[in-house]
Amino acid sequence: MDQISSPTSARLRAMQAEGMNLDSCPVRTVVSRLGSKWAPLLLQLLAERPHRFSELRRLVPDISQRMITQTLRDLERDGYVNRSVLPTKPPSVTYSLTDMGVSMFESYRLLFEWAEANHQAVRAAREAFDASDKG
Amino acid sequence: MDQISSPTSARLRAMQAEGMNLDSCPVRTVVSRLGSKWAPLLLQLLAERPHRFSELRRLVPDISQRMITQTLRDLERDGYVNRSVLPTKPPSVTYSLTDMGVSMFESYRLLFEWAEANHQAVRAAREAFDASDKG
DNA sequence: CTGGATCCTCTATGATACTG
DNA sequence: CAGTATCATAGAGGATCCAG
Repeated sequence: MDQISSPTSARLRAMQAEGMNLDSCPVRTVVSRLGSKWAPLLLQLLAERPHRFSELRRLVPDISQRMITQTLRDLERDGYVNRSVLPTKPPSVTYSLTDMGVSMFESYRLLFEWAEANHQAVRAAREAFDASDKG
Repeated sequence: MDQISSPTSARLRAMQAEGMNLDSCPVRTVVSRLGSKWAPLLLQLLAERPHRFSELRRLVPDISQRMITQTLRDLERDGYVNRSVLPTKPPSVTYSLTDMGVSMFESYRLLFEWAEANHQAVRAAREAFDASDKG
């Protein structure tokens, strides 16, 4: 039973019964960061192999310099990404997943695979909803 | 090989080579919606069992009326959630996961379980980062 | 090459009042 | 009970310029 059902919602109710701040919710702590606009994209690329800063910019052409820096920094801060600076001139910086990043992405990736397989069904559901009286 | 590696990043590069709009990215289509502030919480509760509107409000006390309505509506629009109105007086509305919602959550849930197991490590990483010169 | 600093815009979210 | 409508705000994200 514990193997199958997530303890999350039970803990959630317990937390709320105690009046705990939901900002300390384990799920939100992790998911809110990973669900940002660019984090999924960068994680995918880093899961494939380490990348230079400039490589990431080139592979994600519509990301702003500010957001790639900030997103990578947030991912580094949470322990998912390792940032290594090579003291060349000019300097080169390589980003890679940490062990924790790899571990996390093994779980996150399943949602990505679901999205790959089912995004058309989602789009269809949206169009159907919008075409109905509910839209 | 195809079993293990996600085709996402390969497709991503192909899309970008064609100059496609990244808003049509399969992963972003799905993930951006599910990573919102309240969607994970509501999905967890609905994955457990169907809930009335008022039940959800009670179980998530710090959500505003506006956002619970909007989040549930977004999830319904994307085909994850079913909304059934019982014509009682006053009306009662029950929300539940659709088959697609159950399917999606089976994948999403693994990230939740990872978060449950590792959120302390994430918090520790944050504190270490903030305590270092990088913070 | 890899950022930091600044200013600006837009979207997500919240607060409040009203309704079948 | 289960919303809708309106107004207000905070934070995410973008554009641009500057620097080691």
